Amino acid sequence: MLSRKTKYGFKALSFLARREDNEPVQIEVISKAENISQKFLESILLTLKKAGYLGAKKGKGGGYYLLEKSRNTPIAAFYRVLEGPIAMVPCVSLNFYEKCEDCPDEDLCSVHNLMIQVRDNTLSIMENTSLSDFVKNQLT
Amino acid sequence: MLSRKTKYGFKALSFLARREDNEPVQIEVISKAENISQKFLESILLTLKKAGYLGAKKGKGGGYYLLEKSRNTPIAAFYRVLEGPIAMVPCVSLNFYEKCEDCPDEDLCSVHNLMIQVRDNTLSIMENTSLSDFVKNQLT
DNA sequence: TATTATCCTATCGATTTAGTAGAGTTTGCA
DNA sequence: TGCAAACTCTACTAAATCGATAGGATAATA
Repeated sequence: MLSRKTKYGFKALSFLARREDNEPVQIEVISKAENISQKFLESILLTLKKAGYLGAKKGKGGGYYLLEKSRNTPIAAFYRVLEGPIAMVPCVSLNFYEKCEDCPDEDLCSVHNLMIQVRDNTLSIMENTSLSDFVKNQLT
Repeated sequence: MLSRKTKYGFKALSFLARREDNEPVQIEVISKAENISQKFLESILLTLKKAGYLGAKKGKGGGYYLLEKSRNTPIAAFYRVLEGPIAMVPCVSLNFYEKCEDCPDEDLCSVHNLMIQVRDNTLSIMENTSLSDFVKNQLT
């Protein structure tokens, strides 16, 4: 299941993408518009900024804004920053690979092979959807 | 990410499916073969039994065995018993639906619509894979 | 310099996860 | 009948994670 962190992050990104101008928006505005706890959202936006997807401006008239490149960044990238691996088991993760200590042979493991299929399908969606798709389809 | 409970459950089911005879197998045998903590596996197998997928026999020569129908039961069913909803958010779950309290309109929600796609793709895999497929492909 | 708004660290309660302990119950067999 | 084998059930626990809150530090603006 998706954590609230990721869900809120997606909604905040979607909110910022819907504004054509990339003017800074205060955390408070986003949190009220999307019904998100302000302090929690604060830490989420900071994470996205540190990851290089958002810009921020301090002081009056400040806030967070979408960096231009983020409009066409696949959702998969945001997901990895907020939630972690897209794969359901570390042994099929492309970006966070880890061997299972209990499994002698990955190629013969039923779970491994099933989860590769799931990963590939999920990836194909998340790599081919961007914030601009959300805007295009009027999604909030 | 998949919990160990689900992963272990899948491996135990796969183990039982590989035996053509549906003779009872002791927990200890499965736990050693698959490198799973015996007591933990105990509770997992009990869950699967209560859900109607495994049979059990007490006393000498007892153990757990696969019910015949379970061979062709889709993995999705086992997943729901062990892990819960397949959907990544409750508002797109078919079997565990819940409305998001923060979301005014599901049809316009970017997260909702994205997760419907993910769910449908994951479902198509999990509904079309069974234990007999594992056996067929020699997967442990 | 006062105000505004992000940045950062620390903490917290509740829940979940991955087990462990141990007694109870049923079955097979001598 | 009685013992041993093996599942059944309840309860407990340590550790991690989640969702959130508190409060001060820092930077930008007027």
